[in-house]
Amino acid sequence: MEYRCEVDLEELCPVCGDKVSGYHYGLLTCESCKGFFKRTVQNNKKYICAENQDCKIDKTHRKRCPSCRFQKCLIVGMRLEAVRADRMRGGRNKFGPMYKRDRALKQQKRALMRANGFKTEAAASLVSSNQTDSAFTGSFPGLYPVPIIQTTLRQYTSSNPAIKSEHTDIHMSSQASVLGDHAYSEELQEETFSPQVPRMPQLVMEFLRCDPDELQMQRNIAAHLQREQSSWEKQGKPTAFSFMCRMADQMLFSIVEWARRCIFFKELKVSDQMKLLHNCWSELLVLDILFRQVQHGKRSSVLLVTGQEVELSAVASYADPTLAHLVQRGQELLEKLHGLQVDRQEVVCIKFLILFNPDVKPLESQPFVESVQEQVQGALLEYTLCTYPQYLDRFGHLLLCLSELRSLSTLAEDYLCCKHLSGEVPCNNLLIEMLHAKLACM
DNA sequence: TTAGCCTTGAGA
DNA sequence: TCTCAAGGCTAA
Repeated sequence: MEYRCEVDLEELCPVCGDKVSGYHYGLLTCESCKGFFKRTVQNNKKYICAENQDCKIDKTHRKRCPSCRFQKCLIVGMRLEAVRADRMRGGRNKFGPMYKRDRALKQQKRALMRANGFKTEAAASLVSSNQTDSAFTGSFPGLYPVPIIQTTLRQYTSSNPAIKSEHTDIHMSSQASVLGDHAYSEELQEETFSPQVPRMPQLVMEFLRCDPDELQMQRNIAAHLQREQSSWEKQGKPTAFSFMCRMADQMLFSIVEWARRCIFFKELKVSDQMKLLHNCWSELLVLDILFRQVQHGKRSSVLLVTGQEVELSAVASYADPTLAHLVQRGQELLEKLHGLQVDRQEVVCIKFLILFNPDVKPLESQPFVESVQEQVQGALLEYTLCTYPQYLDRFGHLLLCLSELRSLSTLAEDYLCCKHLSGEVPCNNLLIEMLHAKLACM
């Protein structure tokens, strides 16, 4: 088949990396994976992997394990329902508008990259820059036989019948169907928004739905800290730093709570969930703190998650040089976020970009995480182009802010580690467990 | 069984 | 009429 679209020709098949020949069953794939997917579904084939269901699938190995190849087809988003039960030839199906939209988005992306002199692409690579140097590789021995985070994640997984360790029915519960339905369904969109309102990608709407209610979180954390206060006072008056650590600990619990209820994340096995959270907890924490300040809007004070305001001058009075430097870097990044007037939709997308870091390795669902990362980038780009069409480089600026956020959170982790080693961080909490993830890599 | 090429036909 | 994503065919 001949293809005129320059964008398509440069794409590689997400299943095996071969050249794509067009849109097949939901996405751009090569001719062989198209045929393989069609044969498998039409003939209702069942494959069994002779290895550990993690066989490498590329152009040279794709014939070795049809089981893993088919799993990969599903994970990257090939749609079972696009294979016709009646085997009717020719014509078009309901995916037509989806392909059209995808093409338009790719062309917009390409135009944007050209306009920015490929700045966007460079920034995009920063999003997936290697973060494994701070990744956690195992639980901290001695202190927590079962890490707090693992217990927290397991509690939810075991109580949620929707979460399965295996895809018992590929037609009903595949990760692919979750991906596809949320990435492309437009019914809700059309019902919710009038034609005058800029289009909001379905994924962004879904992310907003997952986002916790700020007021509720404020009440919960404030109530928890209040309850704990009496026990702290028995051990002597807590320092301001100790109070901040306990507050950060509660924020971390909220972050884990948010993650485990999130679309995509709840599809992962607990081991993968832990690895992803261990990698990004500090980034999510710093983003949460900074975006609260964006909404707060006052330069002279810091708004805490409990609703309390702390004057920056008061922070400066007890800050050591390292903390003062951290605060200054935070202020600089905050100024950039203020300048962009970053909105909640963009922040929820950034949270997903942080959480689904494909550079965290090894993951059992690596292709799935990569696919989510790409989809979130696409949704954020589409949102910025539709909502702020006058700022074509907004997407790139957001990614640069994310890169700075990562650098800042690494500094914050280092600072906390030093404080912990000098015995100034309260023990027996989630924050300590996350900190040990950092120490385990040093 | 695979994968490249061919045929078909609804929608733009 | 053209496009292009379905299914079909067939040599390897």
